[in-house]
Amino acid sequence: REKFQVVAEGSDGQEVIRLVETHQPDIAVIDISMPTLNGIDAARELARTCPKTKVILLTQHEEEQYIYEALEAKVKGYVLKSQVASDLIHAMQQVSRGGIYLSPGVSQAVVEAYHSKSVRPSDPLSVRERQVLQLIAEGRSTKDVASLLGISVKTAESHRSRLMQKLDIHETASLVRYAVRRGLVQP
Amino acid sequence: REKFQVVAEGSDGQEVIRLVETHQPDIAVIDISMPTLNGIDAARELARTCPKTKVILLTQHEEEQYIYEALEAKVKGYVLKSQVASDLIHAMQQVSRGGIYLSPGVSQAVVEAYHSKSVRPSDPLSVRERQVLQLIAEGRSTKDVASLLGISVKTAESHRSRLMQKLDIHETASLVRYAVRRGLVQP
DNA sequence: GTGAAAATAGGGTAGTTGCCCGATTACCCT
DNA sequence: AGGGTAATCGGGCAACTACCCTATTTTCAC
Repeated sequence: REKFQVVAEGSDGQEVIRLVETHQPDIAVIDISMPTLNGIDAARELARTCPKTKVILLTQHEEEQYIYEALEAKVKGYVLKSQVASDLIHAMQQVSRGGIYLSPGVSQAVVEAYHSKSVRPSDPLSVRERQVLQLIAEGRSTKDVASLLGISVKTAESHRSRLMQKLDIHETASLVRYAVRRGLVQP
Repeated sequence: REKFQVVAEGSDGQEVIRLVETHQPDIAVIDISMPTLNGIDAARELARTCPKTKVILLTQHEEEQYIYEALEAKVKGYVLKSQVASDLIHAMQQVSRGGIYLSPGVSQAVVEAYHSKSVRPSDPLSVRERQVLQLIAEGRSTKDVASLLGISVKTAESHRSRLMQKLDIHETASLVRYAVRRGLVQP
């Protein structure tokens, strides 16, 4: 639907800046992790010297911590590498039309970063609930959990219910993935 | 130097296959980690139904274990996401000229894979079973899986049973962790 | 020492999982 | 042409999950 022409490629931050200043492209797709100069600092520099060029940053998994800094550096797009196949083209199209593009999930971090006077407690679970969650993620049945913790099956069930409610998760599979993300269990 | 036109984008495996079959593009850039059907199995399918389309796979860090499987699936390009900013365009250019492109570092794995033909570290699951496994790990119920794949609940159940038997895994939780380890789903 | 949150326990139920048995159709390989 | 594997579909069943409700005791902060 939209054609993009590749005018140059570089593999480190200083080279990228030089290339952008030479070619004055509409869009520069830049990796946050680069030798000699990271993507955010490169973007900050380019915002000064080449304001016409719109910068899209590529970032590793959960480097959403940098999003605030990136936006201050006038970055127009912020794409997680995990989403690069599906999102990069979207980002380029949207940015070339003057918009701003953030990978899904990043917007969340933006909002939080905006009014981040109080740090998120990240995990609203009680100790017991986290313990139950871990055992579930390890593959134990509720009955197993109960006997392992020395409580009744109904109590274990209560903990399970409540933690699922708190996390807004409604199947075991998603619960397990959550536990893996939290580092409660090894995948 | 070379212009590429984007004709379609999709965000899950089944959609990608549908789109490629519809648009018959020269190149399809596919993420190995996708919902509903992983990139390698999608590539294998496309090699059968759309041999004209050249597939470039995008992969996470060290999933080089899959390179052998990918090459068997007639994949023409294999790009690490850590190199995506600098390598993807190279890969597309090279592949469009009939070549094969592998991110630096992957070639190593190729040679090793070649010299150890008998090594089959991958799981013993069929494509269909792997697909069912992925959907389960994504949190779908067997009923959901059935309707997503357009098969009966009993068939989905059969696949689930057989793959659990093959893997010697007996609860959903362990199944999910296995799928995460295999890179079939993001934690 | 009062109140909120957590931990405990139970009743009930619809739906799902895990597994047993069986079967037909299709395709690849030799 | 036959044999192995994959994919499809079915009946039945014990166990488990997910969620509804209530209720008592413990713990801890203010």
